[in-house]
Amino acid sequence: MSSFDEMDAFEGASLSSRAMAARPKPYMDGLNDAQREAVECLDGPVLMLAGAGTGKTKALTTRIVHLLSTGRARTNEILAVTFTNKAAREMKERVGGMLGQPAEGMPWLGTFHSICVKLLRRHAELVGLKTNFTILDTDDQIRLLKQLVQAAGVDDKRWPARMLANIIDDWKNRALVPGKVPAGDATAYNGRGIDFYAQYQTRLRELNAVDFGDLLLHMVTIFQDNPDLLAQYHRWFRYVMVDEYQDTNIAQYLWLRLLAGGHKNICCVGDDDQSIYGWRGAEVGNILRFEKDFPGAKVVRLEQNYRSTEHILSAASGVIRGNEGRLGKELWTAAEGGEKVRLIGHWDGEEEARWVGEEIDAMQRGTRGMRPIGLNEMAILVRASHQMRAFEDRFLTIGMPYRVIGGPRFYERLEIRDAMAYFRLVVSPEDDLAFERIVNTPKRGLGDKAQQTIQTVARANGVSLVEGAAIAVRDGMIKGKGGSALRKLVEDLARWRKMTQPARVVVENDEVLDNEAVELPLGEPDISHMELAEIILDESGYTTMWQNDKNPDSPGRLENLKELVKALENFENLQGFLEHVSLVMDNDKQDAEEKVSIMTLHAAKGLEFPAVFLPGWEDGLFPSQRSMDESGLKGLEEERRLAYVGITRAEEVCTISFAGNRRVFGQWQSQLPSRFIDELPEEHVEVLTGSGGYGASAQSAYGGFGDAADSYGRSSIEERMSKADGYNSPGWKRLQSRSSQRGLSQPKESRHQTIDVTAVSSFTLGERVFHQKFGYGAIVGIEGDKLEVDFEKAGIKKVVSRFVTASDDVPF
DNA sequence: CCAAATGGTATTTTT
DNA sequence: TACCATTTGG
Repeated sequence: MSSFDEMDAFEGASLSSRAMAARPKPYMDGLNDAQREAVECLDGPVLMLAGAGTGKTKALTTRIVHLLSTGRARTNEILAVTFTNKAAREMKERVGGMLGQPAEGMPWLGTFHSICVKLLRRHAELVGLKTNFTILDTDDQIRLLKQLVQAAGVDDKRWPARMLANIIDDWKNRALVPGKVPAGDATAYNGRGIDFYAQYQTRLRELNAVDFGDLLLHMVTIFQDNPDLLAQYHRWFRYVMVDEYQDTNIAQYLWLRLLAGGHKNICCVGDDDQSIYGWRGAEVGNILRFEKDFPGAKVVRLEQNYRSTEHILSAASGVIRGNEGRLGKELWTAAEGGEKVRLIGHWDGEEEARWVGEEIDAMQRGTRGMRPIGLNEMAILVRASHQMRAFEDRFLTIGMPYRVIGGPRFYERLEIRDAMAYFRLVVSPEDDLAFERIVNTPKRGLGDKAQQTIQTVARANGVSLVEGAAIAVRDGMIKGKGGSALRKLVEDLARWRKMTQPARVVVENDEVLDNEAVELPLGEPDISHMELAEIILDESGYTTMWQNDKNPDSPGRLENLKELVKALENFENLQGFLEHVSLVMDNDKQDAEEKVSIMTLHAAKGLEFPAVFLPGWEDGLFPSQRSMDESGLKGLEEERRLAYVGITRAEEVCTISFAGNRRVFGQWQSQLPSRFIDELPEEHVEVLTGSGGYGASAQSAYGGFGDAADSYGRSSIEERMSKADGYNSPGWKRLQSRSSQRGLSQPKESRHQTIDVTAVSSFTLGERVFHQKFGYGAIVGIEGDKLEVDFEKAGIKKVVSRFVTASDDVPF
């Protein structure tokens, strides 16, 4: 059908391409007009503005298939970039599925980082690296920085290495090499930031290592400095596609612009309304500027939503409308009816968790006037991970099965990183960071002094730490138990290393030769890399160390080690494994059990659930105070996008809730409903009056700080004002009487608050104070237990009073 | 070399 | 409050 248009467009083209274009395109079936437009628009810059749930992955994958089946490009000529491995995998699978053949042949479909590794391995020498460079993760990075900082005699208590790491990451995200850091940033890290950055980069080069940021930064540098090489890639990658464009940082943006610079065949997919990673360097500006960056760009909007009910979409739209400078997009759905967004207020966080538990149970059984919804189809999305605790506690006591998504990753665990350090050292003995990590793990009696000696010897001889250790042992510089343990370690490492290669090669005449004397070793190593891994962990004493450890979590660690060895199965050798572990290992092991998911709003991006709970919608928590303090309106808008993301995760039921009281840092605080609640369009919201028919709370139904109806119906500005009056305000009185009436899960005692008030009142306006992080400043405002302080260095900040101490120091 | 005490801190997280 | 990392003291 559509092939007629195609033929038209191709008139004058070669017979073969006309015939190609005229082939039926079953893969186009089921696309809506916008999607089809995005798929068919192959040449020149295209911005696909894809709202939540509008089928962007479908459009994107179909576009790839279209490129391939029209013969516009071959698989290796398409560069398709995603942020996560999960997204890359999904696209590979879908493209493969549509083509009806293995998608093996999409070598350049991957994450920014994995693609950059591939490229950088080819051109490493252009930035002074060897092709077998190692990739450091955040942990290594910080340890390295800490060494530099301490060596420079800087107090790493006051100036933590982690802070420096963040600063450097930030520069790398902005594609700034040490020489290009703007003068305005010179004060960073007590004025030594740039200096340490330069030192760090030098050290990385010495170690033949890169961090995550370098992967992109180096490639940008290489492309900028080598136009011929870049031109080669222009010819190679004829079509460029990017997913989640709103999440790109400046380095990624430059990288893309360089790569697409020739033909301009770049298709960026994204949604400015879902940009929630500004805090880690993402620039919404990239997507907002697209049409300027790529003049003549075609903009396609995907606005038909296939995920949520109309009420949910309208509620989400209502909230996001509060943001300025959007590209503009209105989601709609063909589906009618459905539940309104449900809103409920609770007395405190515990009651909120209890209510959600009951509600989940009711919904699961279908006693809420809706279809029964399985636990797998429900999710609780929180702003900050500490909010999960209340739910976990509650679910544990009522036996509600749940799973927490996100959290620490498998390969970030201590034992996994230790094990990998051993592997790294076996694969590349010059990996000093790995050596440092495991010299004394398990304990070998090699304390600071012994390690100093090794360092000195290695430096004096200009060799790696392993070799330095070997020399130190040989010369008897390390005595006693430590010395013999170190000798064993050095010998073991050499021995294990030999095992990675065939020890002996059988030559034609049946003569057995030592491998090292032979130029071309044939055949396989004598043992598999999995066996080798086990040998390493066993013989090093690492496994034993955990077996003897009586901590309750050590059995778990041993399990993880087993899992690690099992994971090796999928790789050809240790080297290949190590590469993947640093870039690719996501472990969302899916278990079959029906469970409610608990995760952060950030982790929920890209997911969808029939029923979604959004608890903790309280000002300060969500939107997060810190975000607003640090980034002002920009921060607030990002929080609002987070709200948008949260609501649009829901397909059928979306329940928003807040609590009037919550423990914050161990102190009870009264909370005000989130300002985002007031932004929900009333006609799409149903205010629940609680009364779940559950025991004690029945009479207090929607107890809490102001009835849900109250705080919603009335402008909660009023509520805020009464809060601002302090604890003697009518609002507080009402709260108190209510709490005595309830007796259940109220804030521990109002005395706590009283104490607080006293503490707060010990500060006076104009008083000079000291803050660990921000230094000295003067109080310019007092609000509850929060102080507004004008810091000499850091400017005006809102801080919690207990982080501040009175200071009688006189400036200078 | 280990356990206990101390102190500082307090989003969001992928690669 | 609760967690972490580091330091201290035995």
